[in-house]
Amino acid sequence: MATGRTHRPATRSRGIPEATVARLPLYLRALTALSERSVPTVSSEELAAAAGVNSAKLRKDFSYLGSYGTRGVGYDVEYLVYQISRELGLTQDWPIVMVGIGNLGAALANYGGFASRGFRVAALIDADPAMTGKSVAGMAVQHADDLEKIIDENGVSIGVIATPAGAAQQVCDRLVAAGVTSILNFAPTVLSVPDGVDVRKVDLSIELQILAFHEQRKAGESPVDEAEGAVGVEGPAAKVTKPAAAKNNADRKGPDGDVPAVMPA
Amino acid sequence: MATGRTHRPATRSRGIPEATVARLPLYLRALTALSERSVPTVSSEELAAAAGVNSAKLRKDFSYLGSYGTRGVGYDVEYLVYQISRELGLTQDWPIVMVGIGNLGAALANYGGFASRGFRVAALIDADPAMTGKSVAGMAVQHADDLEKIIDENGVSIGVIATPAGAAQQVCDRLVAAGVTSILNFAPTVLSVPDGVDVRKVDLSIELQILAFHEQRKAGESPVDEAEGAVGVEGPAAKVTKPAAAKNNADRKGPDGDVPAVMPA
DNA sequence: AGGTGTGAACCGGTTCACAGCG
DNA sequence: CGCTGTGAACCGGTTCACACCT
Repeated sequence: MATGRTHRPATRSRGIPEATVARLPLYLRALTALSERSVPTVSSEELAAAAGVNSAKLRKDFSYLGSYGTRGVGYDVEYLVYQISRELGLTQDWPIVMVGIGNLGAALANYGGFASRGFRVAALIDADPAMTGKSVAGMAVQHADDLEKIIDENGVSIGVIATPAGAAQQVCDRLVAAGVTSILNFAPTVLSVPDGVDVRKVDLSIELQILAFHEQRKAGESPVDEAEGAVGVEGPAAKVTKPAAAKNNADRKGPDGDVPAVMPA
Repeated sequence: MATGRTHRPATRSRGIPEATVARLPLYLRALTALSERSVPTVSSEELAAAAGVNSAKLRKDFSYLGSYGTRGVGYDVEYLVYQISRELGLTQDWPIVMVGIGNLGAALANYGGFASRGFRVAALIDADPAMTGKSVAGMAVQHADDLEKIIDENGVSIGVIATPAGAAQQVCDRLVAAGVTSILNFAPTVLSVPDGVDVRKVDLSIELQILAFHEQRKAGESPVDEAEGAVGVEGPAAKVTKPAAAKNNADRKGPDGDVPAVMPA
């Protein structure tokens, strides 16, 4: 998901599909809400609705964990909360370090979402000496020089990178060398890590770009026969000339009709 | 990805697979970097390495866009940058609104990643009167009462939600009613939207939980036969009793041996 | 020779539909 | 009878391997 050798390929840990793992937190959240409202049991249908998936998928997902439901009744909320928490490893608590305490880093540090569910921010780290000692989210920011020591002393195995893109790989290397084996990367870069280290990335602008793609398609859906033109692509005039090579024939096509407004040169 | 009917199901816009769309921004970023270094052409192998995917996948992805490469040579960097930008709809610029200017919202507003690539923050909106008028990232925060007007006047079709979970659905409904058809949701809730509206979510704590899952497995890989025990699951003692129903037999199993330390009652 | 473009095999994941149990 | 649990069909996406072009 981020680098050459990143997400466990064959190692598909004891049979639970990756896609299922990714949904467990969703179920857990929905179940926690039910638990707080003291709802004793839920059907796959109800829980699925709350989690935003369909019930068949949910039942299949749970079937990988075991047979935790009661036929004709549904699932015991408390019991499931515990089973999923355990499966996700949230019955223990995970000390994490955050590197890069800028706007985003500070916001993340202030975000309560961690602490609530098994995660504990063990340290905030920044390379800027001016930041050292400053208090963010009630913790003193520590200097990057001490990164290795901090990780070692706190037994940290999960790191969050919220540095500028340019510093990310370097920080990542140090984290890994110090023993971190899971990284959540907010910097807009592809991180390269050795086998056995997991990286997940969260990228703002990528998400927006994906939305823009679909948005663009929506705009050009009814107007002309089938997308193209009508939209707002307007006149990009001469922006890029052409593949350099490729003779002068009105050669290859994009899956639509032909290369659109471009190639005026 | 977020609600009952969210991500275009059959509508798979003019043939480009969703998985490919999700990677285009990655390629674009890598290409932009090459472009800045004035590299004229790249092979699929090189570009794939820079984007963190394998070359077969990259070539297949590009083949959906058209035949933009030159056999025996590679791809023209500038040309590809333009083609991908156009495909993603980044040749036009997208006004977006951000709702919820707390820690996270402010951090996002300050994040440069938008502006650079076709996105323009048209307005920052918050429900707290105390925030109204305050300057964040060089813009005055506007009050939520004006949400509809702002969206309408700016022709906004993409909204970012960074409110607390409790307010998210309500804000979402208003955005949709006002004409927004793409939403990037940072609040930890499942948003319910009508058909035709896209929602993508970014959830910090879900990502961490997924990492924790894998991390847990790593720990219990060599010790005991196969995971379980050894890890740090330690003694959750009597935390949850049992499925309520289910007789007294040491009934069903989890895919491992048996239900672990739980069910002591 | 070198690297793209792509049919075909493969694989993980989703959906279907129903057997099985409470 | 109701709802879970799951085999089997199905489908999107990835990987392979090679034909084809420059």
